[in-house]
Amino acid sequence: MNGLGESHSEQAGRPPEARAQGAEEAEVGLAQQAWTLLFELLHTHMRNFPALAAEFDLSPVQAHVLRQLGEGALAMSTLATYLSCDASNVTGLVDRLEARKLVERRSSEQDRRVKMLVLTEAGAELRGRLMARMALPPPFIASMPEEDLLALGDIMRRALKPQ
Amino acid sequence: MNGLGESHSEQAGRPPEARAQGAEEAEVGLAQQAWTLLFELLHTHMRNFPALAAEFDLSPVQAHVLRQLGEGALAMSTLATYLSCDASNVTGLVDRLEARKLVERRSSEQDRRVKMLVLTEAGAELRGRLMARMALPPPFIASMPEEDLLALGDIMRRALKPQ
DNA sequence: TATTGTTATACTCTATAACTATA
DNA sequence: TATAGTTATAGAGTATAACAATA
Repeated sequence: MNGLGESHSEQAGRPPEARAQGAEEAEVGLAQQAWTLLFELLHTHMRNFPALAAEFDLSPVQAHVLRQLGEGALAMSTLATYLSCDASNVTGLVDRLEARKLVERRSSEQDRRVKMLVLTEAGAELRGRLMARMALPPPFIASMPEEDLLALGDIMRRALKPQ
Repeated sequence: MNGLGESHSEQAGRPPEARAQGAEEAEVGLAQQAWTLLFELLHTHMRNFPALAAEFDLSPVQAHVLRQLGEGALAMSTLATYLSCDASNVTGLVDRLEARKLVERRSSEQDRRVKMLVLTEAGAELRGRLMARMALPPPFIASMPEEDLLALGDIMRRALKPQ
């Protein structure tokens, strides 16, 4: 869990034009500090995501697809946007999930070029277990004092609010 | 930015044995709430990481390797542990980075089976730019009020403290 | 003409298993 | 015998380019 102090020193070592000037300097410093700390924790935690997905015999991306599909039917092109990947990629991804009877392709009736993706019953059941598993807080959260949890929740809700 | 409310309802819908009882209930609820919010923000943000790495002609994993290597020389087996992947994987990963003159393999003198990895000058330079780029806070952080940034920083530092 | 999804191709990441060279 | 790294192989994720069906 080092690398944090170092990140700060690298930040300080960057050329002046990369740093804020005058009145905004304190704000930028705080934002970078908070972000660097959060980024470190996140990366450390995200290392475990492939193993978490593997508990359900899913790849990380497949887990992500199931998660998105819970919101309702999605066009393949929409899924490509959500995954930030090329449409050709989604074809193979869905092929494998469909072969496992977790999702289904359904031709849209409005536009017959479009194929809508829906979870099968088995897919919805698997997704439910996956979501419950992902909701389990990791140790660094679980061991936080109540006041920190409350403050963190409030801050995150405010961050989501204005959109 | 939905899926959060839904996660909460799924949480509430889980069987009783998956929830804490009595005195601990409030704590677990807070932890799950905070974690679900954080997880959502993280996943949303992490979607951008491949594009960030691509700004430097790196794959996400290559960016991760450069980040780790900044701490000093690492044995290949240690890197495999950090990356949570098989050693055979690291061979190809390092092959490609070495072909680009970003890292070097050096045989350890203590144990001639071991190969230590070090950044080349070009690798260290690229890493510096990468780290500076990663330190730039995303909008949801950059637009936080100062008091939230201070509180978030304090909470994260406390979370890192005890290790 | 433009768009949705597929196919063909190529490269990276990943794991398992068998191998080598050291220890 | 055990460990560090490599090689061979296979499968999944990724992108680009060319294509078919539809709008």
